[in-house]
Amino acid sequence: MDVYQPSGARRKKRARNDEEPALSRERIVATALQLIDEKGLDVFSLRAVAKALGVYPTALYWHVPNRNALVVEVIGHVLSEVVPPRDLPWEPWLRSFITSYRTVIRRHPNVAPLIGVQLLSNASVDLTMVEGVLKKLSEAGYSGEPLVSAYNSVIGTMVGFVTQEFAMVLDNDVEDWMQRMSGIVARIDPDDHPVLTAHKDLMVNRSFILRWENGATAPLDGGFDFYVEVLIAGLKALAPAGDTQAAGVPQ
Amino acid sequence: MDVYQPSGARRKKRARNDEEPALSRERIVATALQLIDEKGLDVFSLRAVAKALGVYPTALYWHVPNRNALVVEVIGHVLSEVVPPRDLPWEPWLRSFITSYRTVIRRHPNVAPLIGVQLLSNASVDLTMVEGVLKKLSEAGYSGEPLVSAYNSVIGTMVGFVTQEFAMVLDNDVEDWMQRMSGIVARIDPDDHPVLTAHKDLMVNRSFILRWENGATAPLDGGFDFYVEVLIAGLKALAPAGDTQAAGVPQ
DNA sequence: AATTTTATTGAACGCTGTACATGAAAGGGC
DNA sequence: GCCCTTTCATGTACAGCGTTCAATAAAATT
Repeated sequence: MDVYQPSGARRKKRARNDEEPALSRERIVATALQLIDEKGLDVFSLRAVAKALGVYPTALYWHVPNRNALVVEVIGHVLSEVVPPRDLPWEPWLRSFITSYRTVIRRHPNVAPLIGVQLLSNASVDLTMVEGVLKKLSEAGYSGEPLVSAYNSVIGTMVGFVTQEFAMVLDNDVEDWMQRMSGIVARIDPDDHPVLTAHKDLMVNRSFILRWENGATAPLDGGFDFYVEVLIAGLKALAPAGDTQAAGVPQ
Repeated sequence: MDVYQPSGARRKKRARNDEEPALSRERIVATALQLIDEKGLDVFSLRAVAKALGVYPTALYWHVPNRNALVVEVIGHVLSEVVPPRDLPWEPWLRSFITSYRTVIRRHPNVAPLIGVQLLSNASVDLTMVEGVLKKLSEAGYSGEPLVSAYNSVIGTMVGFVTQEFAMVLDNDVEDWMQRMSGIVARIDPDDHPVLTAHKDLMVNRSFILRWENGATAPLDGGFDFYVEVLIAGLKALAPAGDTQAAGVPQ
């Protein structure tokens, strides 16, 4: 039996024009994001959003064409929180930009898998952000094909690293998993894996593959900061122009 | 009505012992992977796998505890195809390793979203692979905390970049999407976005954010190769030891 | 006052993962 | 050869999902 009674005892037919609008695209998106933030991705569904709004599931379809569109909207809303840094030389600008991206995702860690998995373009295309990265990379000495490659390296590693860091934890009891992982680490053979053995205390639950929590509860701050520096150092080393035109030039 | 008749007209009760085993964990995983490879992630379901095997859906539950476990198994199977390179100096070793990872994912692009989104540890923990990366990074001069950070930078960007590159295309008619994207690019304001304007032909559908195909049909080869070099150059630049113990060795 | 537009209710469909009962074949001990 | 246990499949069922479609009420427009 498919029966859905909206939360409230008394069912309203339509908002009176003096009340606040009962439903709207923005309210739906906001509710969806809140649900994802508070309850997690697996709880998120159109029906759950509808219930949270005290409305029949199909009512959402007037404002949003389908689930995917809602997801895209949520992604866009989150990404809009990323603020490109004020004008700075390319190195601190990039550092600030990438850090800002991660900060936003840390506020909405459960959204990370959505961003990492969809082709996140489309509605969320923020040309200003794209131009910002391109501009700073060209200040670093890049242009033409290498500029495009450098751009792809920045975006790909930035979104990619953070997506990885905040990858979903399987609902299987985390306790159990922790113990399994600890067991694996505990019985590492020092002869087969000497370097790992020497560093296992530093690595357990603090490095990719060897962890059972994600960035929401066990952030990889050190790894992230280091990645940013590696990226910048690498970009500097590979910049085509001997001297970057960058330096002191204001925008 | 919930009725599931396995494909074949005549239903078999149990495999005779001289026949090949009707079902097994391996056969299920192989079928699942094949289904994902050929039909895509959205078609993948326990029921679809069961149908492909000519078996009732619930039969799978004897061999696999649940859907998540099957996914983990599929991931592990794919990752096992990654072969760590033969012994080489750390730079070419890393280059080869990361490229090999991407090559494997290119063979199973539809699996990429699964890997990127789960905490990919657990069953798929390949300590040999971890040790390999650690060993080469320590040859590059790293140890202690910086080694862990360098390791996280390598794994995070490698898996992250590739996950991004092969992110899922939304099923919304790609044609339509292409035209929308092309439209956006076509009406870029040269005053607001000069660098983008200058490079748009190089970037459209060939760079993150500004594309409508993923790496399966439009690989970002240039961007990937460049990323690898950036990573290696950055790791070299930031290596604690003044001279890496691998230094002058040619690749 | 009549009509159209807007926004929701409400029922239904086919799909999903999964729990559970049923039962048939294979293997082992006597 | 018979019994019993283990193994592994069939078959039924359920709740939840995204989505379609018709019905309908309120508001806006004519």
